Amino acid sequence: MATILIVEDEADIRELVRFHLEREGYAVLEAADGPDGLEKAQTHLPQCVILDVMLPGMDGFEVCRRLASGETTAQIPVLLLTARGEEVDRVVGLSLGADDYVVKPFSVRELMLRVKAILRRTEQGSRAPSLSRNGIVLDGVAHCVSVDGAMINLTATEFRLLEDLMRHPGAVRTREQLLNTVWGYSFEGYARTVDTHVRRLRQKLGDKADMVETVRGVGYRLHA
Amino acid sequence: MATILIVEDEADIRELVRFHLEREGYAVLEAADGPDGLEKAQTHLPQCVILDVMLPGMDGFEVCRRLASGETTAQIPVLLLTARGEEVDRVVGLSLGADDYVVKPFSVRELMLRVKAILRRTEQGSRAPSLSRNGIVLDGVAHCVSVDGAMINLTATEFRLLEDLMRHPGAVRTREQLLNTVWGYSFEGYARTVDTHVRRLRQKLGDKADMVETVRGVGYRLHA
DNA sequence: TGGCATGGTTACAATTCCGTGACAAGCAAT
DNA sequence: ATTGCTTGTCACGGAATTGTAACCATGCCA
Repeated sequence: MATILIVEDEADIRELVRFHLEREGYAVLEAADGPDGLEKAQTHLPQCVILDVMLPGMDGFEVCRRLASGETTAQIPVLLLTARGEEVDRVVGLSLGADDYVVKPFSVRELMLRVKAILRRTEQGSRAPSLSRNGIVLDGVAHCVSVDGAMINLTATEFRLLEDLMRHPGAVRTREQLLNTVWGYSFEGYARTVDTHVRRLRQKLGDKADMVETVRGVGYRLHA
Repeated sequence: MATILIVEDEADIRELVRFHLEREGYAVLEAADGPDGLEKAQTHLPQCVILDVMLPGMDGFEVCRRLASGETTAQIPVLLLTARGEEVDRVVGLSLGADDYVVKPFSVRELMLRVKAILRRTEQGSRAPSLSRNGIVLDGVAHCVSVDGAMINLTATEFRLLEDLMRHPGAVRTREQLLNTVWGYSFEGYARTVDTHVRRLRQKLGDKADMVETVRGVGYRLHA
């Protein structure tokens, strides 16, 4: 998943934020001062930088400015952490290309939501909104599926299952893989649950049912 | 290019907005209080006014009202800046003649997009940023909603909820997304609060209630 | 042909999810 | 103080969804 760099001199805040970011599934890098943060950003190219304004060595604005002027780092979104009363600073920082800011003391929950929002914004271009294969069209935005132009009504699980298969057209997906992506890693259940859902999916696909092929002894596959 | 007047008492926010506007190539005028803003608007007739609600001297609502009633200034589009809280409700509740509003703290990127959208509209002569879909018309200027021509009376929350759905026609909005945009990032509450408001909205939509579709296990969607 | 493994089919109970009504707190106007 | 409106929360109940198990069907091997 996405990598996030947090540049903050106070170790306990770093810890706190890291804990919550990792719980959300992000990979986390830490830096305790400006130069270190800048260097880690340049070498690791994280998807987002959480940047404190008050930093030893080089302050947040300077880091921000250098990130914005660097060829490879210019696209990295920055979320600034500012103390209340540093409003002037916040402006300067924002003028330098930061995407958002949170005022300290902040709510961790809110910080997480903003990070997610930033990541959603930036990955929007790369994400294919609709998948289609041989008359089956899956629209991820509208969350609906049509077969030869006719809408069919899938449940949430069936939708995710079909989505996974269509993201890997022609490739075999083992039951294990499907359980991990469709049901999530925390699911501890019977592998043959997949079979039941494949059956329900096939039923709803009507005469396109055989697009979902069985690979005996391995798993399932969307016909290429 | 276009001239834009920003009326805002906090110097740092003025700075921030000016920086970005100028980077986009606009000419920028500044005013720090209501009377000054009104006067600069009347003498310079800018193409757009960005107007803070909380102002010394004369509040943004009053400025807005006077701009709308002035012969020469009535055509100038206004974008309101408001703090989250009761003010948003007042903006939504009142018919002020504002063209759009942005809630503080705002994303600079979003503000720029809205300014551009307003200027694009006025260039083309088309004014009302009213959203309409299958007989439901949401008028962003008057902050009112009609169903098949008949006005209905929505509360502020219901209005913002419908606004979010109509800005993404056909797209599923998860409860989390709706909470973030309609209630704000700092809202820490029960996700099913959304359900209740959807229900109230549907009630008021009358026979157009099924325009707001439930996508079971995912969220809600405006019928495309 | 039989034995085994694998997947298809069906049924069902448990669970999840959503619509609904009720309610109390907060707030504005009176 | 009272009234009315808005808003967030909760509990209940019906309906859809889901995981599991049992039972069949089929393919593969000797």
